[in-house]
Amino acid sequence: MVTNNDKPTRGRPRTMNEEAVLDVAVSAYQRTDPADVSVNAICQMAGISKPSLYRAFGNEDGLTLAALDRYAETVLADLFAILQTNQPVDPMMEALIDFAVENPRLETGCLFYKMRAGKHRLGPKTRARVDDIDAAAVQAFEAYLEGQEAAGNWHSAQPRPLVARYLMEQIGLALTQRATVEDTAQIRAALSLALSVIRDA
Amino acid sequence: MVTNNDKPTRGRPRTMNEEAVLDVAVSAYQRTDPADVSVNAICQMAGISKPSLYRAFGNEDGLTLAALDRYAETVLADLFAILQTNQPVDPMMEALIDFAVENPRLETGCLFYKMRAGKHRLGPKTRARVDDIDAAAVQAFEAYLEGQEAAGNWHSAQPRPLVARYLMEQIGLALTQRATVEDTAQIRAALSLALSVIRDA
DNA sequence: GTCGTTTGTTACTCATCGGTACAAAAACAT
DNA sequence: ATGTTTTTGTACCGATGAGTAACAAACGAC
Repeated sequence: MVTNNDKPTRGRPRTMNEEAVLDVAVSAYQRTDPADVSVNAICQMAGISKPSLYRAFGNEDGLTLAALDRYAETVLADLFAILQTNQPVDPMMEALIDFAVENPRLETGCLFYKMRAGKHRLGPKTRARVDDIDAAAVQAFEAYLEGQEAAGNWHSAQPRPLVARYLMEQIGLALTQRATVEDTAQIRAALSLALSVIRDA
Repeated sequence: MVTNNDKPTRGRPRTMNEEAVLDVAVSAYQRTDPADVSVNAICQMAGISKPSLYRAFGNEDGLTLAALDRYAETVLADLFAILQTNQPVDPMMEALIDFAVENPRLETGCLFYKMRAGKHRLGPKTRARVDDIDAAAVQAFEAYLEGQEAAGNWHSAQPRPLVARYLMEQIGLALTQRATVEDTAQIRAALSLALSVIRDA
């Protein structure tokens, strides 16, 4: 449903740019909250009519799903890339803190965590994708920790799944605060304190 | 606006019980999310008509404010009571963990933290009250820490306001998770890990 | 040019939202 | 009984939500 890649040779040429619409949607969803941005508002901001949008994305669930996928391709991919560097724990925690606190694309919070926080307001497809991304992220954290343990660089008294989930939630807390707290130094200090239990373990 | 305590001797006797309506509102707000419960739904659940509710509370902002106040009187008062016991840090952290994880009245999350998370959706009076309660809670945490430091029971390398805010946010994270995560043992383990940085300090 | 096909927009549907006008109902005072 | 006062519920308001029917516009095919 999301996108029709067939290029029909006949018919009126399309003026609507799905990518541009998605950019508008992602930006609007991330700036405030997905639940506070209506389809009407997105159409207005993108300069298109509602039927055009519905022809491209099916329904609101399709639009939010496409926006989440686009967001995952850009911002979330950076997080997975950091985790795959397999640095030792100390620099990795620093890298994660820098990512969460300094990345200008997360200035108004993270769309994924915002969607997860209001999961019950999403359509079924988007909700399922949120769960998928959440599981994949925890899995990425766990794989990193497993690698560090296998290399003998680190060992934790806590079970590995717990630590992976803990990292997910602490980063989510910091990203949630970026939407409301202006002082990034405060967010950094709190996240640094929370992640220190991993370093010291 | 909230309540008219005058008891007029004349006129039709009132059948509406403001306390009962508030109980319904608090329960509904806390069960899902304040933003997902309409005034219509509360009237239906409480068995009253809309004009009755609006005469008692003015508007939706007045209703949510009254619900938050009522909630603060009951559940949040328990938290402040715990903080005023002035126990040493170790048992205090245990008490806070027990409060957040085991209290059956927080089974579907905490209304205060839910309102704070969706603060931009609230009316001005309720939003201001959320800020007041937030400041008062941080202040209570800070006063406790100051007392422990003065008694020589504890000292932290981190600035006291940071630690107070950290405690607030970690407890909020645990309470937020209680709304979605079923396994309380997992929440307890994560919160315990987060608060261990305070104990060890 | 004419036809079929695809995309575009205008203008609508129905549901729900917060909020209110208004008159019936139920009490006391006389 | 007849006002007077206060509370009640019905039935509405305008705004906004997601979603759609229907038609106009713009192309290739012929």
